[in-house]
Amino acid sequence: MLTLKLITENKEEVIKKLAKKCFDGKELIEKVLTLDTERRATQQKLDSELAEMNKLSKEIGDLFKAGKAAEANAAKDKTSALKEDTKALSDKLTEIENSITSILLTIPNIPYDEVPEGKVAEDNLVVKSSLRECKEGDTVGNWTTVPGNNEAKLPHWELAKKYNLIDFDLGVKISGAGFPVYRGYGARLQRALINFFLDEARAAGYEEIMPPTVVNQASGYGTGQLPDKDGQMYHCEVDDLYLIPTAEVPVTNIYRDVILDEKQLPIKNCAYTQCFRREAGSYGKDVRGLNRLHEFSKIEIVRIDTPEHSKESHKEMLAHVEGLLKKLELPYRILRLCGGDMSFTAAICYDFEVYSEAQKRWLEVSSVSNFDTYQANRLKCRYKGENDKKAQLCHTLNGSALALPRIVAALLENNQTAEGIRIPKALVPYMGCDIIK
RNA sequence: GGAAAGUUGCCGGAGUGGUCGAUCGGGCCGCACUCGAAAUGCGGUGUACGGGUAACUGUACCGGGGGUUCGAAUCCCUCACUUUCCGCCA
Repeated sequence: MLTLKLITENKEEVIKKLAKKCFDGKELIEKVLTLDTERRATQQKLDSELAEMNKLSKEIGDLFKAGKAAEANAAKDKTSALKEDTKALSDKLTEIENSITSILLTIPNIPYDEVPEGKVAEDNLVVKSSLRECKEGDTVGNWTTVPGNNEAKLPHWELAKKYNLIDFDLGVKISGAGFPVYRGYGARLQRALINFFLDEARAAGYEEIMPPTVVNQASGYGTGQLPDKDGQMYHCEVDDLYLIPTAEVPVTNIYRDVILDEKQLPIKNCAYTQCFRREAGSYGKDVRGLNRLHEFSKIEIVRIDTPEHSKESHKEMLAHVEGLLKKLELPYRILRLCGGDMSFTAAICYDFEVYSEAQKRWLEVSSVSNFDTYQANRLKCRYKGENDKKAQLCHTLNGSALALPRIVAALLENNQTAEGIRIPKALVPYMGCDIIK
């Protein structure tokens, strides 16, 4: 959530920037500021009454000790009114603070200046592509370049069947739709990709983390999945635990309520986990095959950084993800998301898309975001420099590097040949073969 | 699943109603001693919110919430978590 300080000191600017995210924050911001004024006044009154109370209590104690019981009892009478008053004030203060927090939770992060104007996916800027140089004004809406291959191609769900790599029906039998069973080379390809992505991340300096796949409520709130996306997570009610939708949740929560030393930053973590998404309300061809699953594998990279360095970190993460796609020899494009298409919590976000030749469409395979202090504020993830008196909020960043299913879809579809599925060079050592027949 | 014990500052660990934001030890920082280091000695060492240009200062925080009391880390209730033993299991 945004900090009160930011809103108080830059009211007009915040409202203006929120508009870029297609969010009309004027009313809410005004409300927060009014509440904040009230909060200060209430606290001042409460603090001074509590101070008075403390003073009286001390005096009473001294009187009792001095054996002046009568005087002490007289002084006691004075406290009862004060006590009632402080109770009321303290309740009021809590109520005001809760109101402020609950409003702040409904206000999205403000986008960086580089974030393009726009409302929908078509407005996203294409900033880079493996297919051709990008020029100013390239957007998803006017982008027509695709790999020039006119051969008829099979979609991945048919290839998966043909080469006996993935059994969707078996998944339905065991668990339900959206839980595919990978087998043979299909299973091995999963393991190959996981290892490849982890090795690449390690080589880039990320510490590998193997976190729990199930988290408690506090962690869900920490990264913002709760309360808003409650219905999107699998919830084990008996134990009140949630299956993670992404490794971002357990990994970022490592740094919840932590004050880091500036020397530790940037923290670079990577993690492979299974990810679980209920995907409530998704139907149609978009969910066919591997396009949208309830359970899938993903390698996530997470960084905690200083405000000064976070943009540099973001660039490095983008370069890392691009490097992966290059090594996998997949046709890709990189989008800078417009204000309206960005997630609630991001300050800036780049999406990576890979072209699926059989489906004739671009598949989102990674999203790399800088959350500025928005997530850190909720997490209470702070750092202190050598000469800092006060801890200040970190910046948090994360990105998929990468999610497997759509990569697999693209690999199968784009690399199909008469002889079989060609395996890109980088994966051959992990697969133990250069073609799936 | 059964039983017991616990949760205090960066860590260990005291504290069982007032002078406790908290003894002491360790760590860390500063200073002194030293050619330098070690050892030693002295001093310092939390967070949040409020007031103040600042120095500084008020309030809150001893797992969470509630209660008793003029006054709670300390007493009571409640919830959560952790550890140990037994059982079960990999």
